[in-house]
Amino acid sequence: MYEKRWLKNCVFCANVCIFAFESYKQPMKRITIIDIAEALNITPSTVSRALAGNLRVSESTRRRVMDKARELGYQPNIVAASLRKGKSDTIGMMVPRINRHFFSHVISAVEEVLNPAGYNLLICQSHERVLREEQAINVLLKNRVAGIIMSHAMEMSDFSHILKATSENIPVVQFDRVTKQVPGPRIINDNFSGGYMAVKHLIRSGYKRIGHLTGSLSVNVYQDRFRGYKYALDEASMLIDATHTYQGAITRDTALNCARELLEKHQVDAIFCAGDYAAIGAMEAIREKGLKVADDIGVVGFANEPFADIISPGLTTVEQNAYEIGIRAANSLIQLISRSGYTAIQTEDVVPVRLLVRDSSMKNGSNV
Amino acid sequence: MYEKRWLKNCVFCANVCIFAFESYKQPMKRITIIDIAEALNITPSTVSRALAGNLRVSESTRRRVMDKARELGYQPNIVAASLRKGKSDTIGMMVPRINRHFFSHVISAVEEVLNPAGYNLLICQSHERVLREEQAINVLLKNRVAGIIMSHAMEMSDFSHILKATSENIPVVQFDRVTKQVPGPRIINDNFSGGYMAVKHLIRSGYKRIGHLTGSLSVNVYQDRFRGYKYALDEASMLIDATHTYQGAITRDTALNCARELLEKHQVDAIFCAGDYAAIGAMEAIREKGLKVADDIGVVGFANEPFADIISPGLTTVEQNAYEIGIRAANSLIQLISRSGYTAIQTEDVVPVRLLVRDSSMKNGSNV
DNA sequence: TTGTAAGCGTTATCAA
DNA sequence: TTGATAACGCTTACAA
Repeated sequence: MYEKRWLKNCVFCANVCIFAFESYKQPMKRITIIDIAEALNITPSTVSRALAGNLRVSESTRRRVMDKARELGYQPNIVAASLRKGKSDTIGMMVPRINRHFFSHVISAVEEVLNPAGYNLLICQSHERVLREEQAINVLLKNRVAGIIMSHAMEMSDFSHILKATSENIPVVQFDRVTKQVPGPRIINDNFSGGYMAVKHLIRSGYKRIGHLTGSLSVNVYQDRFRGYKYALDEASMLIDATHTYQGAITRDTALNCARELLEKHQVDAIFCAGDYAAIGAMEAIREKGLKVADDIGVVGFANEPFADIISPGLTTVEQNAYEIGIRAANSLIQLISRSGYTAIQTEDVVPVRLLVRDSSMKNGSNV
Repeated sequence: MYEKRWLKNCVFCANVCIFAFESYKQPMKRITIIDIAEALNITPSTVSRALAGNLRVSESTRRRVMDKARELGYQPNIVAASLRKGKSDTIGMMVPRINRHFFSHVISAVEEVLNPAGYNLLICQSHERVLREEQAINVLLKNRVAGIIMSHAMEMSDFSHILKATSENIPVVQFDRVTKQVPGPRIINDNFSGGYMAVKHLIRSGYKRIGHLTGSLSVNVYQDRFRGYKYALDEASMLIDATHTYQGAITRDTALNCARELLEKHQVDAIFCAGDYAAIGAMEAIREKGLKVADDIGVVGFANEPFADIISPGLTTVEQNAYEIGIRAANSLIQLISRSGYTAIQTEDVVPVRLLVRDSSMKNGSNV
């Protein structure tokens, strides 16, 4: 299998070693359609057509081309094809962080639709940084992606970098964190209902003064959860006190601090957190003060991170349907690409959420 | 700014709407170096050189080219450049799952090195499926990536798909789940020491019969942790009973079942789990039996997933230095690419791990 | 320092 | 049904 002369001592591991061979070997010449054509005495165009499944090619040559391609180990060069076609089959996907439960599941769902359709994903993270989001979009554009599926970094206000894409007719589908300033479909969670259900549930459980820890209200996601929160309070004729809502309290640490204040200054007896990490911070603050989660202070989170049902007491939280969002976003994008023109459809697709009731919101174990 | 005639009612939102304009507008012609050249009355080659920072171009034209490029909104076409150069600046990254704490942090670290160096990442998940790993590798090859950084799916035994890459001189850096069957550097955790430290710690804490839940022992990662486990037992002259080790018990569910057996049939008083999710399953089994974690049955995990310090009792676990692994893998790859030849260097780079002692392994709160 | 020209591997438009 | 040819946008010897 390997030529004898190469089976000598490897300079690195000092053994007779196939890697010694591998290294000396000339880099394998890459097989192109021209090689196939020459081997078969036909032209590259025919090979190309055969490989592409074009109907204008005889069944026999089609078979011969396929066989030869396999025999030579032909790998199509998508780079060349993309250049020629002016389109790649790469889809850009941009999220704030890939390691958030929600985002990673959206990505998986998107892959499930896009891979079978022949697309592959170029995944970027903005790490919640405006600058990195801009850079990442540029990377995607330079790579001439066929489309973009994205969720914005938190403090975005200028979206011109994305308009660059849409104005070049590269369709953009936004999900979760979206803005109307960018044309194209938006797939979002029913954050309003999520917030509403969460707070209504707290009220029903008997809590009277409900605080709210959330991210920046300039983000649609937090804005909507906040509206749900207010709506539930209002519906129950409860006081809506603006000082009971803390923005920028979405990480564990920031939430810890704000929860301390909420407990100290405002004597709340329940906290609705716009994220599960924040809920963890809130629980810490509660325990720090010698109070009991649930019995003394109710807590509800948002996202159903994997730890929500592991911690004790179990965290009541709002589950988002990441899978559904990913599927819809991917399908939207495929449709846009196939219609390859009007990218400005301003549809908003709202995916239902679900309240998962666990113990953290159950006063004295009461199941209301 | 927008031509008046386009500012009419949008067919979709029925409003006067800039998206109505956006949609009617012809897709912006893409600016190429030829456009810049024509505008400046020079040749494309000069433009190319100027843009590439080539020294053989006068400072003045360089400046003019740069300015004109910015003015016209030029976006280099990497696809064309890659085709011409026969190399892309895309690096393929393949992991079993992007939402594992460890992998997502490795990815971030890799990005931190690669992005500033002008590379971007094509991220794929194998979802622990052999077939998907093969497909993904093919995608990377078809995209002519400049190199691959990867961690294998669990049940891999045939690595010929990856040898396809190395034989085409595409360097492959393996990390975490690695095999000697693939040439190239390997960056791994010190899993042996991790297992050893974990079990030694359990022994010191006073536990006498220590079981082990792990993944397939054909995977280097689990094999090494297992060796550490045995070494620690042996060192303490404790019985090593093969039936106390369960393979294929690495998810929460599978671990739950195996832990039940371990407690029932084998009366262990501690469980070393090769993963934190398994540890959660073990804890469930313990509680199910009316026993107390730590006081009755000690538990140690592996990976320090984000929930490890949130749950109660806190999970003693082995922290892996994902950041360091990512950095080293990325640097290795850059080096290989620049040397663009000998990809067969068989180095193994072992990154230290750290035991994080929390309450789950503390008998009666004793701090030994 | 700049221009000329060829070529990377495809696909698409003709014409045969 | 197949072949000839040009083109996608860029880089790079080589020549000037």
